[in-house]
Amino acid sequence: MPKPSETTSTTEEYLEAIYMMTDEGQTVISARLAELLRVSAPTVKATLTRLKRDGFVKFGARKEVLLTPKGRATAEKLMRRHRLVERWLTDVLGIGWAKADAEAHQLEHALSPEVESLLNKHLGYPSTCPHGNPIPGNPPPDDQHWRPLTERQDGDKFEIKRVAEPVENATEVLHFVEARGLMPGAKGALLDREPHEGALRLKVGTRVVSVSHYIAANIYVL
Amino acid sequence: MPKPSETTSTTEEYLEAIYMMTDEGQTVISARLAELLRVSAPTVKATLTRLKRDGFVKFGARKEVLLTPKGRATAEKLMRRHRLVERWLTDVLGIGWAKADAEAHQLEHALSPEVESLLNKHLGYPSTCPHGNPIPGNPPPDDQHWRPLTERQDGDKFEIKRVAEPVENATEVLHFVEARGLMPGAKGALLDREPHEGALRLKVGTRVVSVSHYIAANIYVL
DNA sequence: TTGCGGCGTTAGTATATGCTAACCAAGTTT
DNA sequence: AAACTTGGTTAGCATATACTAACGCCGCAA
Repeated sequence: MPKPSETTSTTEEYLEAIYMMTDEGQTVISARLAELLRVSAPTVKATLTRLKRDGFVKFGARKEVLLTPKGRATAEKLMRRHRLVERWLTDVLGIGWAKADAEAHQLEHALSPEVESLLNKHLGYPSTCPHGNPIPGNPPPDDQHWRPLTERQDGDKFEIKRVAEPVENATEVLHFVEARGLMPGAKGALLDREPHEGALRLKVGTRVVSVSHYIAANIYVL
Repeated sequence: MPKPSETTSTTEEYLEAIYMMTDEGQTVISARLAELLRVSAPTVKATLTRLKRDGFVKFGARKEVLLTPKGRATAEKLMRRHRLVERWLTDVLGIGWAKADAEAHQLEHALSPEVESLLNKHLGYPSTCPHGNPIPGNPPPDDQHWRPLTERQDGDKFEIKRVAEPVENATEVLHFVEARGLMPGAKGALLDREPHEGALRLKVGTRVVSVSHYIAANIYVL
């Protein structure tokens, strides 16, 4: 018998959020988690205290939240399940690309290791989720030298490899880019950009679209 | 926006249990629920009080638990999801027949209406779960005039149509019958039986197996 | 330097879900 | 009739997860 899981849906959401923020290079502080998870500061405090008690996180000198190895392992397991479920939702069920994220959020907490493993097999051991994020534990994508679209030069051609799910606004960002066809695999060119971190104009397929600097920073291209 | 669900995994489990017990013709009393859900009597009391407050159940004159129309509708929605998920687990993922029940129990609480609907389509609108129980809302099985195996006469031939998931001991029963090949579709014959509600001897395929009266009462045949 | 904004923390509260201990009522069995 | 079984209920408590109100700290800006 595996011992009764130490995590709940709630704590799993915290661990994922912390993992993703860390991944994006952000310093994880309670105030950010509170915004992200839409709960009050005292609630975050209480939950982080439990996570610390149970060995999932520790606190840095400036109170940053840091994942312990146990916490990181748990978070990666969850990211893995999340992304596998997303693949299933989009590829097999045909759910809208942007909606898949939200749905996967519910389902990922209910997968047993056995179901996860069989689902992975069923899907053919995919390398990434539909948004292009690698699935931990599966064969990595061939080339991970993507760079944010914002780093490309005007006139450059590109192929979209990954649309990051920014910890905040994931839903909005995903719907926005889906509506413009900016999905992994799409090819295009950077036409030009406004000064001062302004919008970028892109050609994607036959369309010319404009995306904010913020969105472009979340689109990784090769 | 659909309003935030009034049910939790916990209350959903109560509603399912009540529904299934009612279905089996049992009178639903708190003490049975407590055994079934493996919680204490005061816990059942508290949860039933909330279910009543929220309009899912009411109490009869002898304190039996009765589903209101709202409670029944919710329970049927859950049974539907449960059985669809079971079909997916067994037919698509290839999970063991008996394990599917337990896994579905986790997953059913995480399905949105949209995922449920797409999954149903993906599975081809199945009539029953792998154990033969009808899926509410889908085309019903052709013939539902199954009778419990216990009602057949010695020497009768039969085809198994359904293995009920007895509210109690579902896991044990399912593993037992799976191990003996007593799944829907299997054909066999009733050889003879011991007196006094004793075991029945069956021929199934090439095997001769013996099943208790209790188990046989949960196997429905045509 | 004074004050404000952002952050963390405490105190106090609420709800859902679990528990044990104790008690009462009704029916059954010696 | 006394005792025992079964079931329901209460009281009291614990934990996870939420909240608001209020306070303290720190750094930066006026």
